[in-house]
Amino acid sequence: MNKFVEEIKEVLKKEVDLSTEEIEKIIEIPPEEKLGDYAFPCFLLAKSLKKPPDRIASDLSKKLKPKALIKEIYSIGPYVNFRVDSRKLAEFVLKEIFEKDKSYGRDETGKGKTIVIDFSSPNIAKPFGIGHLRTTVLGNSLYRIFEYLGYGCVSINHLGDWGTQFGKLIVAYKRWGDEKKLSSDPIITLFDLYVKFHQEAEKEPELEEEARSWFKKLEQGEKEAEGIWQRFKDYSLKEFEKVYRMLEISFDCYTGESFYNKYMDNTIEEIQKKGLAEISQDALVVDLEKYNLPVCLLRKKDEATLYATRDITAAIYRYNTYKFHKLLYVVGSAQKLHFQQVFKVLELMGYPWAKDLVHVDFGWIKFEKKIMSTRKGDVIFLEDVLNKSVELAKDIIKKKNPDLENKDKVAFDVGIGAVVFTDLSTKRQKDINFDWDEVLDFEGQTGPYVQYTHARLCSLLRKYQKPVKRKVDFSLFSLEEEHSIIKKLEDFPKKIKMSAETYEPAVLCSYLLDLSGVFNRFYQKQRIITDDENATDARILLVKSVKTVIELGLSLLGIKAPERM
RNA sequence: GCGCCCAUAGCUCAAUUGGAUAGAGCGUCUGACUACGGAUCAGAAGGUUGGAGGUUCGAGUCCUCCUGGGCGUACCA
Repeated sequence: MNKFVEEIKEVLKKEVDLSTEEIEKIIEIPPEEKLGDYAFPCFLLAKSLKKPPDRIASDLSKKLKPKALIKEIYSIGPYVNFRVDSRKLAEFVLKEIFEKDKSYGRDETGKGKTIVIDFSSPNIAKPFGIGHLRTTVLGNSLYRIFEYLGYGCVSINHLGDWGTQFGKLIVAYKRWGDEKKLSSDPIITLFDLYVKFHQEAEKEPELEEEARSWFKKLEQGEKEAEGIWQRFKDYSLKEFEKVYRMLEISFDCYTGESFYNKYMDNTIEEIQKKGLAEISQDALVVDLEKYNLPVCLLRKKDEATLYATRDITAAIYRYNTYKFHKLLYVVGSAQKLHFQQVFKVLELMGYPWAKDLVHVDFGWIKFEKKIMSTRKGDVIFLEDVLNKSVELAKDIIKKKNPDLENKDKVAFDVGIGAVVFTDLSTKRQKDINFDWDEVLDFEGQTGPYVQYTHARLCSLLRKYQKPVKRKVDFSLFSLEEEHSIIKKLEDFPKKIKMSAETYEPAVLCSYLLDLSGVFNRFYQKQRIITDDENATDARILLVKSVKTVIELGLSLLGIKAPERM
């Protein structure tokens, strides 16, 4: 761990009847900087010492002696607080960042382990809507974070290219389809057909039955059905690629649901052999009542399989292929129960790795307080959102920085970054209200704010005109603002780990906002480049470090850090 | 009906996983560029953390109940 905490542990150990592990566990960082750098709460000792905690704290603080790295020890209420030697802290942190540079905070904890991440997974023949943003950017960010921690990562785009919806589409296409329209504007045409199907099916319920039978044909490999399906799929993929290119996201594989068709019979057979399956109401199911879960349907009465069957099959396939350490499903919380069932069935099948399956769930994106329903046709295209944001970025650049070179590229990075950052900055489980004003806000706690800070740092480094020196006079870091920045920089590796443990890139978002905030405050108050060469060298080293960390942090979120904007 | 999730300032969100006086941004009001980028910064106002109990040294965080919203609950995904 960090040597400052080490020293505090050492000092405390002599006076306190606790193991070093216990001490380490309760050492914390005070909520406010003015209280100190680290703190040791004395509540735990109150019982064994039979003294009130604030008394223990004050006694203890008198007995403890400052050492090499710790400068001050004092008590405030029930806490013993420690203040570190800020010169030493600066030296320690800044040297580390300078040496590790673009791999500061990188870790080998995941070495030799594979994490498979199933995310994005749009449905073929449907538009790529704003609703798909979360899974896409969350999955991508988690991929980058775990990779940074040394894991081998595999991204799978589990395309929704199978299921009864294709029966519906085929029915709609055969009834109302227009070949010319389809080839000229495939996604909109397919989308209209899909919406129309649901409208008509309300009046004419037989359509549903017809759709089921078409899907069954598809599943049996009937030629006409398969041909139509393949065309829909080709059109859709082309369309999705446009969005992925904008976000600069790529996948290691695009094995969608249909990929697993050939393995389905095996899965069902295996489940039956293991005595888990039974016939109920003409369908083949696994009874999970014992576990307080509804039955898991494997095969419908018309013999067609269901998504649970496919997910079970896919998990087995993935384990056999990747021997993953963990398999993450970045899928909305509406499917929570579904995954509980799937995981349970795999566990009952005797797969010990069933415990390594994680449903990384997240809330809805709502629009005007309502949940958007693709079936009803209300959808906001992700591509439109991204384009609009890029346009706005371009307008702002024209106004604020008219001489900037390659405006288009920068506007692109800022516009996209704004959308991605906004989405990632809310913790997964909460619903997000999609609001144009909010997405297109480039001030305050936003992606562009962080990017702007980065551009400013780059600007300083350009002005400096010299290579950054690593050996500076660290005793020049005496200001509170500098100390705040350095402490934030020290935090970065911990934050990466925390975002990985909780599958929560939002941790990094708020970290980057904090870091940008402390730097901007410093910048506003203090001059960086002055005639005092030593002071300038020192501050520039700090600037370089902040720049490195912001750039790194943004890249873990899948966001670009332009040098000018 | 049952199960899961959510509820924090007018709005959008934090809160080091049970710790110190619940913090930011937006919006409102007031200020800051003849030196490094004003997409910035400083200040003011804004709170019974949905409600009621409980657990303990200590609760926004844990347990119970209630209210409001969302999702799910066997042939959609």
